[in-house]
Amino acid sequence: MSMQRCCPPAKVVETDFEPAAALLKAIADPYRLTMLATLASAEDEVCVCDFTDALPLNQPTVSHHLRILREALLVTSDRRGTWVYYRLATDARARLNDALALAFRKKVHA
Amino acid sequence: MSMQRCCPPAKVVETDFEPAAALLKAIADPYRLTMLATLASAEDEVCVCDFTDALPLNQPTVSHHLRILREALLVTSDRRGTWVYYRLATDARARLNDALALAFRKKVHA
DNA sequence: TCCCTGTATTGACAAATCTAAATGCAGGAC
DNA sequence: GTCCTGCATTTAGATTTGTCAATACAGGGA
Repeated sequence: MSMQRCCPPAKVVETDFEPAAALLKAIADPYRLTMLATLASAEDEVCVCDFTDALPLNQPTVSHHLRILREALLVTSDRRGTWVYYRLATDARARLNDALALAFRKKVHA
Repeated sequence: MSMQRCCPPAKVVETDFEPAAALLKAIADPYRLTMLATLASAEDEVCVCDFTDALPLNQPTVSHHLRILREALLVTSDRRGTWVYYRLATDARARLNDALALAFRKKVHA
């Protein structure tokens, strides 16, 4: 007798997870999480110089990580004179929560 | 007159974000998010063959992504006969929430 | 104007990641 | 035992990512 199927075929979800994955990738780095955590903890803007002082990274590398967060719209930047200050985007936390929720939501139409 | 500092120096947090970053990196991929979402939506185990059937990936690539989720302890696998079934780890969602919370918690001792 | 400081960008390189072809392995059918 | 099927692993190649040196840019001080 021939082999039966493994099981009733499960429905693989067809949601487009590209945006959620891109957002999560933007924070999936220890230094970028440190930056986000610093901005969240400060509850205020933080000068780039604080990151270059505190992190074991060269200035261009700090700038690179900040750019990734900026392009993901998780932070905003503001130059005032010589210095540039970064601030957490107001919806940063919500957007990340939504990305997780999108992956973990239960089956839709019951 | 010489230039003053930019601002009162902000305190860069010193938490070790390596584990959180590793966990987030494990899900920061559209196909792996699809797999997680399928497991969460199914609320039951899902056969590997369902993924190889539904995703535009070759079987070794599906196996590769499942391994990353397995090694992050986000899913568990169970072979029964010829087939292997994957299931969402019971604490998967909680661990990811914790990783986000670690980054976004407010300043600790006031 | 010229210089100096802070930040961003460019370019190059190493390491990590994604994908697939080839192969290996486990388990059922025969 | 021999096949055959489903999944894992190995290997290799292409792309992406993290890092730094060098350079460019912006803005204030003299």
